[in-house]
Amino acid sequence: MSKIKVLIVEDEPLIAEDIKDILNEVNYQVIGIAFNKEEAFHLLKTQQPDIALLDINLGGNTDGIIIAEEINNKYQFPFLYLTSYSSKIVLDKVKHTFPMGYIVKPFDEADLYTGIEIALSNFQGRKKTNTLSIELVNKNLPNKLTNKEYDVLVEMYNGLTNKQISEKHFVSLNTIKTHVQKIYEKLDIHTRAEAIVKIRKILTS
Amino acid sequence: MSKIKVLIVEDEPLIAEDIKDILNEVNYQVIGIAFNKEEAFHLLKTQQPDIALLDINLGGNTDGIIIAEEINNKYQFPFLYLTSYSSKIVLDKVKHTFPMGYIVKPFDEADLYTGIEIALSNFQGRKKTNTLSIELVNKNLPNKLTNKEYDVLVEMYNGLTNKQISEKHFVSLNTIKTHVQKIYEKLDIHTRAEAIVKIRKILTS
DNA sequence: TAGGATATCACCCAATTGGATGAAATTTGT
DNA sequence: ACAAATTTCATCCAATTGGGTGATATCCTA
Repeated sequence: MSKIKVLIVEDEPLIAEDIKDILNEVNYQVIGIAFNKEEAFHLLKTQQPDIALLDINLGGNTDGIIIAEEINNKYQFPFLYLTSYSSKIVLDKVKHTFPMGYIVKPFDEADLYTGIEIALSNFQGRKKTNTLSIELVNKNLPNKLTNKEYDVLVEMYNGLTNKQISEKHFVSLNTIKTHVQKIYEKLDIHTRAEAIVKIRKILTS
Repeated sequence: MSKIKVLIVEDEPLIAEDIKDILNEVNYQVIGIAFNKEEAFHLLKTQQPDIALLDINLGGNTDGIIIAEEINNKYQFPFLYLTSYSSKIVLDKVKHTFPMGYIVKPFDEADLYTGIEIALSNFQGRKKTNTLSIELVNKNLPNKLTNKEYDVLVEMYNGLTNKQISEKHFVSLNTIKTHVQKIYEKLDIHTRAEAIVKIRKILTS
């Protein structure tokens, strides 16, 4: 397995370098240090970090929170906050960004290591929200669906009637019915409710 | 809001009491201290903790992990590990239990507080998988479902046909059809596929 | 205990779905 | 370029669902 790629966001160069040295010594690869928001955004776009360490200071600097929101919205990987304070006020501000942890300065190698490992492990562990795809569906079937059949199945999963599907896809109702029959055959079911349930079970398995 | 109920599992009475004092001073209510596995299991059964602090020591004592597994299997609430060491070996042993955090001794009030708050917040945040209940469904409806209507809806959600539902509930097919009609009226839909989709959206909202 | 809501059941009809068979057109892979 | 697979469409029939109306029994509550 390749090294875990870490992004550090920290405006104090000394601390940032210190963290980098600690992490590079063990199993991690620091893919960049951002001293401000802009650099962080750039590194997010160009690199693919596995985890981020975000500095947050009291006072004006709430960049860490903004970066956290960006990660949650666009990238979805875990991150930890680094901070010197751990007051209720700060905590309430950052809770809604769902950090995987909180490391209070001063910290040592062990704090960093455990924080990162727990964060990564938890993030993997909870990532069982699969997205619907033909690969995922077919992985669970002895007879694979074709592309069109999968398309029709998705529409069924979203509650459309055969007529609605036929109109949306500009084909005849008979065509959709044929696809539906093949789907039932391959899924080994007899109603569209069963089809929806079966897909739900595959998604949450 | 009532106080957050904390379970402490710690074989050192002095440390346990110390933690208890710290927590009781702030927003928490320590619902019990377990000095061993058996006491922990008993408290799990009789109380309903919101979060647990689990001691793990190196050496023979892996009770914390066993308790963690019990929590994951039967109770599903977040917990944190308390430990004196944070070595790779320990970490690998506990990672699969998905703790919401890791607090390394010696710790202070702030460590405890942030650990607990982040853990609770994350646990809530990821709990997007609501459990289906009539309360949850009705909360999303202008016209509330009755109990029987809800029962029928659940069976529909699980892919049963009207006939299957009628047989399972020992009532006539006509009765089920009546309930289904009322359900459609109240959900403002026209097909059972739509019903299933609507429930799915409520569950994942 | 009277009235309202709920649960039960029946009958009717239209629309949709489910299921079988066959077949032409198109795409894909080798 | 050929064969195989896929996509398209049709027709026929049975079963189920969706929708409307009405009626009786039961339960709950004011």
